Amino acid sequence: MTDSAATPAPAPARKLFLLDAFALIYRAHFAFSKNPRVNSKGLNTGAILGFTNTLVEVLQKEKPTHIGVAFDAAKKTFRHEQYAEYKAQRQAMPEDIGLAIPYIKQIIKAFHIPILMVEGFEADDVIGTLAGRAEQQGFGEVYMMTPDKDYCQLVTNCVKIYRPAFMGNAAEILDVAHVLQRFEIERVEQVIDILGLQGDASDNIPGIPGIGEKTAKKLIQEYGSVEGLIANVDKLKGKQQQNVREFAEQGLMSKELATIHLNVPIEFEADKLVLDQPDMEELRRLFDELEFRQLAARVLGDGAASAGVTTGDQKSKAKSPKAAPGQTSLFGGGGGSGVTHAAAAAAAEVAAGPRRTLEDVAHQYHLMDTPELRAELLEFLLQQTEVSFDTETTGLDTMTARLVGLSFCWLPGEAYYVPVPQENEEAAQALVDEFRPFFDAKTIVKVGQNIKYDLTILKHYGVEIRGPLFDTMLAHYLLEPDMRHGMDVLAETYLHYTPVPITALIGPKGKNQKTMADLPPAEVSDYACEDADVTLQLKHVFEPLLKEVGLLDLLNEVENPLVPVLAAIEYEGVQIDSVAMGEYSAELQGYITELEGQIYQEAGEEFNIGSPKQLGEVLFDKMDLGGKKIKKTKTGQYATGEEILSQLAGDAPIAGLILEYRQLSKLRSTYVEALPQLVCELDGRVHTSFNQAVTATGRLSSTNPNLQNIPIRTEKGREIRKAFVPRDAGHVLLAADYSQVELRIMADFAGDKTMIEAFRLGQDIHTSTASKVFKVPLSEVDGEMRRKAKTVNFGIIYGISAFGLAQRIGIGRKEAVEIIETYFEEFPSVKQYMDESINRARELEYAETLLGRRRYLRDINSRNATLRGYTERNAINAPIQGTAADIIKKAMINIHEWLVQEKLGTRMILQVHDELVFDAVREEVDYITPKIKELMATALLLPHGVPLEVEVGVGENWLQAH
DNA sequence: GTACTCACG
DNA sequence: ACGTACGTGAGTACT
Repeated sequence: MTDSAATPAPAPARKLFLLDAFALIYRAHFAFSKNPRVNSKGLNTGAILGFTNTLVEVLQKEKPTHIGVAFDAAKKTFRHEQYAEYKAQRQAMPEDIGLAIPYIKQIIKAFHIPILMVEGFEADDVIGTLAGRAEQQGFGEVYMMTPDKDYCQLVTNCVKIYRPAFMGNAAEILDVAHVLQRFEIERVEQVIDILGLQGDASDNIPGIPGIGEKTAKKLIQEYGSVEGLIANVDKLKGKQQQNVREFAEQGLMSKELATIHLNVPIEFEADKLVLDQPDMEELRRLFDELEFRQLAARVLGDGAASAGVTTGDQKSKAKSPKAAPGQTSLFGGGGGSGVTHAAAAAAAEVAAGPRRTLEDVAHQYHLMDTPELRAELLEFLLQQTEVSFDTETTGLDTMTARLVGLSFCWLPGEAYYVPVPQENEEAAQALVDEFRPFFDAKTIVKVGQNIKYDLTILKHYGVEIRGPLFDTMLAHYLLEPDMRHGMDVLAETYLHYTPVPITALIGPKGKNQKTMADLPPAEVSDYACEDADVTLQLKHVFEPLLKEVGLLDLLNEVENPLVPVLAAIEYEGVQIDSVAMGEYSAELQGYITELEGQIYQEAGEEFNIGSPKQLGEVLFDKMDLGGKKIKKTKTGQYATGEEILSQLAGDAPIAGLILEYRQLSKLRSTYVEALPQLVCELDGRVHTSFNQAVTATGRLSSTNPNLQNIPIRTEKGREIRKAFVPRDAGHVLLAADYSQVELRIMADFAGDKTMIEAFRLGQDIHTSTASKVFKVPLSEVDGEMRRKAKTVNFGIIYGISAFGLAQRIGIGRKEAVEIIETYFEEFPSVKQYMDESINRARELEYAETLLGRRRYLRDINSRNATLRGYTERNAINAPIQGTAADIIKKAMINIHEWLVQEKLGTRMILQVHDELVFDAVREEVDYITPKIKELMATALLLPHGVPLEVEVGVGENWLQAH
């Protein structure tokens, strides 16, 4: 009767919320792990923001009368005394979380919410105990706020689990019925039996081997409890009976560990948990420091957001008629009522809430489905300087997808959708042709998200887009190269907006998934318009950000212009000689079968050689090979990789046979069998896709199929390249390779006189290195020395370590140390350059290429030595590998442009990091060879003037072209 | 879906 | 005291 005595109206029902802090913090942290939020001081604020959002949301939506936040005690708990291994599996708390905790505690204190913590107990025990006592004291509603399923055992008619809204899922309240249904049990207490049987990997609760979720449910239904199961162990069969017998003790202990204890020594004092007014000043200070502008606006309601919100937010806010009024607060501006103003909440939701959607935001999306409307649209389009557009199609495979609609946007919040007739090809073509003037307009910047896709689709309708492109996916790739760049996450992160998921239209993945063509245009319209709208808004956010960090030129001069080049390469495809592939497949299969027989004979039994598990057992258990050098993988299996088997091959013939078997199976399944299946029915060629936004360094990658890893290093592998052929007798394949680009880049960046001189003189760089490192005249360098020097040279680029070098050359570690020392004595500026690279990265927390491409190295100052070492090697490698990528990208753009301008028939068909492959018209070869060399060699000039060299080969197939 | 192995630069 | 060369993609086995 403390909190409501003064109120004349009947006392509101008492409603208690108990939060499990660590569980919520961990969840928030990992929710942001794909796209971490970092403030300007470099603090990762994901966990803090996520936790605070959850807290604010519950205060706002659920209006508790009482609330408390429970933390695990820092020290060991009674569970550790019961079971030493308890939570032993669990990794140390991530650094970011450790740093976040003090802030979270300050925020909780600023809200005037008590922190509950009892030495020797975990948060769940504390919460369980308090929840029980609250119920006894007549609280009608008690909510345990946690994502952790262990709490299910505590649920009663009054005590429920509140799982906060998460990743688009609404908040969920779990009551007794839910728990019984979820675990398929009759009484809530049986939750412990289920957990005890199945164990919990994350807490290192062992459970009983062989019993997972399904079996646990079945057994508890049958026998009621762990004890019941053990008593009836006779009724079980086979392995299961054996396991239950053998691990009965462990099962009982697991049950005990899973049990939340309700006798924690803590008083339940209701009046201490009463929800109070927060300390607004303190909250403001904290949110300021953390740079939580949206949250500040939402909680403090004082327009704090307007000062520093992102462009995107400004714009969408401006266009919303429901924008936040000036003086409103979640807490009623100190009036003491603690009641939320509905209008303020709604406004906050729209203006700054984390999950605005189509329904919250004012927009004008138009369906343009008559000739008149389309004509009007086109007229407007042609007056613009910048338009984002998007294509809707029947699928993701560019070769077979048909166009379903086009959407356009040039003002945020306002977009237009043009459905494409589906009756026949002619009608669709006619519609596309209507918009040809727009696609042709050289003055209009075309904005898109992954615009290569749209370019390719339109190519099938004979449209070649002209004018500058701006791809928001690539813009973000430059800003944050090692993150994901899908439109939905970008909208969430930068616009605080959740687009309609495509599955809302075409249904979940599966064989009954619809396509856009199955839906009436009116249903597609909003979705399509939204995509164009969001894309334009993202552009407006990214462009100033890129400018700020000096990446806009790289985007506009390299990445964006490369898009049509890649589209052309992919569209062109590569001719594959499927007949030759078929023959080779049979040949390989012959060898494989023979090897299989020999392996079984050696092993004395038949087994699946392709299964690392079975193979390991045969080699190391049955045959007892390897002696004391047996290695295990991190999951406890025997390691059977190439390194291991090669060592074994000396004394066990089976190891060599397996290596050969592996090699041939790989060749057959990954290349010889797979490639012919990917030949496109329409043109008989293979079309890879080059991904421009995957690698952390700026390289391209190739998928479906990957044509950047076609074998070349071994005799039998190389054979596969013979099946990569020109399109017809009038063509040949021409391959142009940069020779030693990465080493040249390193020599240049380091300004190393010795190495630069070697390159200038056109010497073999590995021989030259060998002569220095082994201190012999050039003429006395033998093959072995050259091989070692070559490995050293690669090692340098990768951020060498003695261990790694020793491993690779097969020498002792001491010898490796000596080689490295000599190397650095001979090439002192290389050593200096490497040190500088690391120091610079420590300062900036990123590394950059010649064109300013960045790779963020946020772990370079980590206290974790392994992680730091890895990041330091990246600091050395990223600028080198990335600059090589910059160079070949520039070359591709220039060559493509030249081929088009000269109206040549030769086509670029592949890029393999330092190599370009062309399907060349025979008669053009002599003309294009020197020009291609020149364009590649001069694509970018290195600062110290180290020349780039290009080797060109021509042949009737890819192998011959080398 | 993850682990392992191996193809390329 | 620790774990170790940089960057990718794909096929297979197994849970």
